[in-house]
Amino acid sequence: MAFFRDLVEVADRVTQVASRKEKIRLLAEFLEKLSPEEVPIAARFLAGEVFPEYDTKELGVGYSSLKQAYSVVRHASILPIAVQPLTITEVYRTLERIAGATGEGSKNKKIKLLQSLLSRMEQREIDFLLRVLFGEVRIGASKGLLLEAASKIANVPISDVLHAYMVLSDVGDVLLMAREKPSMLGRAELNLFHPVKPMLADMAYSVEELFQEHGAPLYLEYKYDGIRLQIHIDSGRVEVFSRRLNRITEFVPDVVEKVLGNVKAEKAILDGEALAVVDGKPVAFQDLLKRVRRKREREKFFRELPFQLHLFDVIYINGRTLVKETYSSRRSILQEIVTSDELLAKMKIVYEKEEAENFYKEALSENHEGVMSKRASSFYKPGIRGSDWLKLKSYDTIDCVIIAAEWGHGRRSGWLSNYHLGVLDEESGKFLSVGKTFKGLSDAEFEEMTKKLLQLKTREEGYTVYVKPEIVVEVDYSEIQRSKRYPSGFALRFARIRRIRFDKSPDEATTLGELRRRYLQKMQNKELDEEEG
DNA sequence: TTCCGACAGTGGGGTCGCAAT
DNA sequence: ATTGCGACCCCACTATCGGAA
Repeated sequence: MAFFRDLVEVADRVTQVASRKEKIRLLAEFLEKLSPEEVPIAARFLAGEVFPEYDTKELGVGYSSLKQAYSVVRHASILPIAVQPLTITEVYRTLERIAGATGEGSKNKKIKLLQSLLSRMEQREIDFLLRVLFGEVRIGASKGLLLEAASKIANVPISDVLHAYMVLSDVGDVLLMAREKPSMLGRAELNLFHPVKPMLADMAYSVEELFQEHGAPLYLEYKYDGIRLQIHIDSGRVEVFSRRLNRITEFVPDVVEKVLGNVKAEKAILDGEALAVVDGKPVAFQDLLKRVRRKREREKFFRELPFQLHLFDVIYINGRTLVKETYSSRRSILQEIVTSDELLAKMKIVYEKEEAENFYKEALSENHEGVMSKRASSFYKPGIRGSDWLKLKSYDTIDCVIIAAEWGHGRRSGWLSNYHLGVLDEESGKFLSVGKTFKGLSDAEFEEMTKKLLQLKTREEGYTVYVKPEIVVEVDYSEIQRSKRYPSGFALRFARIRRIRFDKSPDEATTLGELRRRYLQKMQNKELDEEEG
């Protein structure tokens, strides 16, 4: 039986050391000593999780509830003198009770339970638990290093551990298997209706890069701006899972119907993307979101925003796991079992740069995000982001003025790290915010930017420092969205700073009118009429 | 010896459901 | 009826360590 404070102790030590090997050693050493019941719980806590990733349990406790619970405990200045330290299991059981509270009065009940937990803890334990509940333990180790620790404990290659992670989809369960049945790690079989972590893609910035990385011919696919779906089929039963492994079958009846009608396979696990299409055109992502997880007026939204399905991979078929088959052979199998081409992601094998450019342009002209390039000889690597899959997306650039900045956290503390981006509203002569970004600057640039911004400071409220609008930054973004949050009426999606333009003055920045013009241009004729009307 | 792949950390906007107000 | 919170869709980018080249 281990105490929660032992876990905190090891987390602190892991934080202290910079070496990853040493972090792994410390984690393995600790997890080896725990009881089988404690192992998965401790492993998840260290990864900033409470429940398994495939689990539907929700804590329903976030920043606000934590703050509320913590403020009461902090002011309660009664130090527990002879209180028995909490065990790891006791902490977990209370968190389960917090997750279990629903309905009227549940919020207060959750906070009460949280208070009871915190009141039995030392400051160090409180700090750690809060970080677990935020999902940001910040010990310089997370799932990746925990899986390395599993490999060390079980004394098997990391590839066996990754195989088990694919099957189990949870670090806690993997660590338990490493402890109890290490020889099973490399041999476990995929289970239908237990979701697998989807394979992810790295960014690419040009067609040349795709050729350089993957070589000719390229296997290109359209990249759709929708939601990732993993579809499990077994004898007419279909279940659908999201990228984060949530079961969302009841939200996608149209997808289920398409699969039942067009996939010839007794058992299969398919990978694809769904997007909402109206009048033959994909709707903006923010509109597609309206029907994801919707309950109210469900039928209406499902009808008005019908999903189109584009399958691009198959990782299991009729008892055979295909992750160790090449992408090109998986794609062939997929094409054999899917009877309608409409259900496939559009794909083309190209040999020349120009063909690739044309395919990319074609995808963009149909209002899709861009293209994916997939290495033909590559295996399916669940949960791994690597260069086997590359995404090439389009983006635009504008010049914004920094109108405020927020103090950073963690390794960014002491720096102004998050910048409010403004564009000039010609009518009022004021700079209006179109969103924030914390991406694109190097440490040295944060340092310099912080100094410059503090010189321009007009006032400070909480974490936010307001400044005279003088510094211009070139900002890349992937889409202009309608916004209720910002008075400008627009927000940039995926905004990041390309470079700082100390050479430019604020009056050279992009105007709101220009932004509006770009937004309307992207909206095709039909939507444009609605906006004007 | 240098290079580069995988990880961890830092945070973005929008949307819904739900409990509290 | 409205508001605020929490969960979950979509993520991009830089620094770092340690094995690959």
